[in-house]
Amino acid sequence: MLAIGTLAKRTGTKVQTIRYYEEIGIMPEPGRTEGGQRRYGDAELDRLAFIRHSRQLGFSLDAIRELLDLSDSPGRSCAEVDAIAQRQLRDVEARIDRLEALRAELHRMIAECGSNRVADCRILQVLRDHGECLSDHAKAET
Amino acid sequence: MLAIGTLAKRTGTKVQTIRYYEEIGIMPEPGRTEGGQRRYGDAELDRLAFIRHSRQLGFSLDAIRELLDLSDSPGRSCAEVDAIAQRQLRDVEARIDRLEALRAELHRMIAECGSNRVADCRILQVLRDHGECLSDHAKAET
DNA sequence: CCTGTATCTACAGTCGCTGTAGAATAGGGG
DNA sequence: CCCCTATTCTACAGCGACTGTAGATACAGG
Ligand SMILES: [Zn+2]
Ligand SMILES: [Zn+2]
Ligand SMILES: [Zn+2]
Ligand SMILES: [Zn+2]
Repeated sequence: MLAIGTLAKRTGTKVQTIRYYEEIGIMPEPGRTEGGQRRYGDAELDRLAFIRHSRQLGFSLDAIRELLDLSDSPGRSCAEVDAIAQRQLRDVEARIDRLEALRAELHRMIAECGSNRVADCRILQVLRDHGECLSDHAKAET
Repeated sequence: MLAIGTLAKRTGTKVQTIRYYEEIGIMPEPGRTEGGQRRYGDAELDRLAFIRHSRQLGFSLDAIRELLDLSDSPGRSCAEVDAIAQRQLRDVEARIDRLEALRAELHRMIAECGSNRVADCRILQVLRDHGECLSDHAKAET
């Protein structure tokens, strides 16, 4: 049986994060010692490892919750699992596209500025006016 | 003189966002009507446009605050402006690198799954064990 | 003057944690 | 067996950058 700190170390998680996962119901309420401290077994270790690795791959906690639910039905088709992963892939690709547009604009405005005075800094001119941009980088968040 | 809703429409901002910018001190407190409603002039319109465009290019509000401060000293060298933009570029490039690693892993795990049963879904296997990954996608956030 | 839209303040909620305070517990050394 | 320190406990606030809500008030057109 593992104390929460041991579980944290083994999975590269902060202790508070584990408690947070319990609070939002993505980790189960574990057994407790007489004094009220959480004790974990191997099942919880595996589950937390799954959550952390999925987070590292960019899945939202909601998506991970679905994935965990699905993996409890081993006989089922994995079509839904695949759909979640495909959504995640499309999301990542959309972010990349957006960031590449940003990179191009940033690169260009930096290149055009020869470190003059603020009054005629190309970077500030571009920031003042999207008309100076070449791409349609606008849209959503970073 | 523009009401807040007009300013919002002209800059593609939500009304609450403008009030939020005022609250955190990145937009000035504007004049008010007798009844207490905010009224804006062209200077504020320009400032808000600068903020919004910079946000679209991924700059943090803190960075934007610095940029706005710097652009108030037209005679100064723009070296600091350039440094902020370079930081932003490096940040964007780091995000792209990370997202491309994620994209590769996601793409691979999706390709390896032929939509079988959950019990032997490659996607779930990879999520359970980072050892199945080829790249070191771990690190920071998305 | 009336009505409907816009604006006002204040506050809660989003996502995924992270940090803090103050109290209680666990476990090892003497 | 006692003590001490490290760990854990609960509860809550804060991050960044907004977004949404409720209930009250102001403005503008007809
Ligand atoms: Zn410059
Ligand atoms: Zn632009
Ligand atoms: Zn599958
Ligand atoms: Zn991995």
